[in-house]
Formats: sequence, structure tokens, C-alpha cells
Amino acid sequence: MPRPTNGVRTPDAIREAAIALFYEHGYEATSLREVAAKVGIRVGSLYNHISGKDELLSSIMIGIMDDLLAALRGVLREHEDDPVAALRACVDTHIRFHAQRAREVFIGNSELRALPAKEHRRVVGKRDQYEKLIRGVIEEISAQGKAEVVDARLQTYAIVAMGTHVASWYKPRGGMSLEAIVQTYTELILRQVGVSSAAVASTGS
Amino acid sequence: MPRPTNGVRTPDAIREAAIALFYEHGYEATSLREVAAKVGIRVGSLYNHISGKDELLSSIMIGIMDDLLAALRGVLREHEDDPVAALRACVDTHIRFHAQRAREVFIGNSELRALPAKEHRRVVGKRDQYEKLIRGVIEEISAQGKAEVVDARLQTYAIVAMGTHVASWYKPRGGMSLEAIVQTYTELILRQVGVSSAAVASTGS
DNA sequence: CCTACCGATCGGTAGG
DNA sequence: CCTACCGATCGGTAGG
Repeated sequence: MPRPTNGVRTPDAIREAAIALFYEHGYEATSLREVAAKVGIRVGSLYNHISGKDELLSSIMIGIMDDLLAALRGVLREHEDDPVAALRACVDTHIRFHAQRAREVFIGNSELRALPAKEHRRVVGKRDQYEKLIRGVIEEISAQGKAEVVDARLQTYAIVAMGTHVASWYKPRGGMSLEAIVQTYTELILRQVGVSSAAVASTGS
Repeated sequence: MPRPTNGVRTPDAIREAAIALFYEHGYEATSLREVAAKVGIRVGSLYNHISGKDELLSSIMIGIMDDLLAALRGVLREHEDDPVAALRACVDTHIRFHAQRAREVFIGNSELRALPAKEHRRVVGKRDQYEKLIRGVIEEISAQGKAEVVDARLQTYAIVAMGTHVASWYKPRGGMSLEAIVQTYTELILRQVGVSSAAVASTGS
């Protein structure tokens, strides 16, 4: 029965503290005592909210993948009829998500090996689903003759890699606005997929 | 005075064992006892060859960056007169290096935060140099009017990100040959930089 | 949510 | 290169 003295629920505070510390020092290098200290409680009290350190990591990693998948699915539903517009929306969502939730995304990519086997498979499975959705859009564009696709799998990887990379350097108060980053990357991706100018213009921003 | 009983120098064996374990479990999750066991000695004996766990990590990370920089500089020297050919060579070297030395590259990207401040700065400095070299090539192509550069920094990032990503999935016995991966990524990068077909053809492989 | 404690393991050292 | 050991810290638990 945690006291919500400051308006923040203890489970949320634990999650936020864990994200900040796992991001900054890594999962293995973070002790539950540090997490507890950041929340303002003692280590024993953590166990009223979590079952263990690995479950804390698993919930963060599965949560971020679920949110990412949900965001992509939502965006695809809005553009079922126009794959070029869908690709633009995918890139937009992908880059924004990776920039805005950079810490969780970074954890998701760097701590996979720290997960128990079962949770490892779940996270990898969700990542595969995500890639398959983007790849499907690229193949649709190709099937409509609106792009010159060389290798849909590698071209999907190129998109994924950009997001991961953005998450590693983007800072909200950095030199470049998120809008500008999204716009530039969208342009690069469209070039890379070989979308013709006509197709771009017909759905242009 | 280590005995070279099996033809492998103990320092090399320690380095190889550390790379394998840091890659598989991470730096913090790897104990020096595991490293020693893999080499076939006891933990105390490690200290005849290393000064500490962090120095072991630092030497791996600085070593990989030095090798990567040297490879890129060598390739640039061969194409000083033709920036489009230089870019092709950069991508070739970048992808091959990241595929062939995937474990070290992965460590280099995931364990930066585990480095002492001084070594952290050194590694980041070398990475900045690397990016600056690639960016310079892109800007040269742009200055010669042979490409449509949108943002040289982000386009450099896109190249770097692909290599990092390749390092995360490439397996020598995987389904796709390294040759095919290099060829596809080169094509994608050239598209992305906006190199005109004529310029590509004039230096085509 | 706290105090007090557990066994296990860590990086590193002494001395040979 | 080995044995034997150090203090520190870890994740987790008992009992309140």
C-alpha cells in the first residue's frame, strides 16, 4: 500500500528510475540499491512492486516493443490504400518514436542478451513483426511499380538502422529539430527505395 | 614468462577470450574469472598481462577504432582524385569491416559508457574523425555537382548506421554472402547520396 | 515501507 | 602461473 505522497505512483517511479539508470550505466552495472535510492525507498521495499531485477528489465523491453508495434500498426491502418504514403508515415513514426523514447529504445537494443531466454524470444519476435510490416509496405510499392526495390529485407534494415542510430545521438535541445530530422530521413529513405518523383509528388507532404 | 605451449601467446588468448565474452554477455556481466577460465589460467595470473578489467576493455575499444580508421584512410588515399569512387570504396570497407569484426564493433558501440572518462573521450574522438572523413567525401561529391546532398551530416550517419546494423546480424555462414550485402548497400548509399547515373557509370564496378 | 541479514561473487593483491 | 585471501557489493529474503 504505497503512499502517493507526491502524486507519482511508486511502480511508475521505479520504472522511470530503472530506465534512467539502465540507460546511463547499463543493466548489469545498475544495482537495485541505486534504483531504490532514486525512488526514495530501500532495496527491500522494491520487492513489493517487482518480483526481481530481470522482471524489471523484461517489462521495460516488452513494453517498448508493444508501444512501437502499436504505433506502427495505427499508422498503417490510416494508409492502407496508398503504400507510398504508408512508407512516409512509417518513417515519420519510426524516427519520432526512436528520438522521443531514445532511452528505452537504446536499452531494448543493447540489453537483449541480459534477458532470460523466454523473454528474449518474445522481444525478438516482436522486432521481427515490426520489420515484416515495414518490409510489406516496401514490397507493395514495388508491386505497384512505383519503386525500384533492390532487396526489400536490406532496405527495411536500412530504415530500422536509422532509427536505432537516431536514438543514440538525438537530444531534444540539440542543434537539429525533430521536424528537420524526420524530413531529411524521409527524403533519404524515399530515394533509397527508389520511389519515383511522380509517386512522391502525388502524396507529397 | 608465459609458456607458448600451443603456439598462441597468452596476451592474445586473453584478448580473444575477453572479446568473445564481452560480446556474448557484456562487459559488466563478464567476470575476470570467466576470462581466465577460457584462457586456461587462474584469475591472479591475468594480472601478469593486464593492469585491470577496465584497461582490458579500453585496449579492445581503442584497438578496433584505430584499425577502422587505418582501413578508411588507406582506402581514401587510393581514390584522392575521384570522390565517387572514394565513396564506393568507403562503403565497401565500412561494411566489410563491420561484418568481419562484428564482435569488436558491437562492443565498441555498446560498452562506451563502461569506459573511464579519459578513454571514453579518446574513442569518441576517433569516431568523430571517422565520420568526418566520410562526410568530407560526400561534400566533395556535392561540390563537384555529382550528387544531390540534402544534409551531409545525416547522410554520413545513414552510412555509419548501416555498418553498425550489419554488425548486429551478419553471420559468416548466414543466408547472404558478404559480396551481395556490400553490393546492395553500395547501391542504396549511392541512391541516397543522389549520385547521378552518369557519375556511377564512370566509376562503376 | 523498514531494518537486518544471508550466501555468493566480484576485482584485485600478497607472496611464492 | 599458482594458492589463498581481502573488503566490498551484489540480488534477494525474513519478519515486522
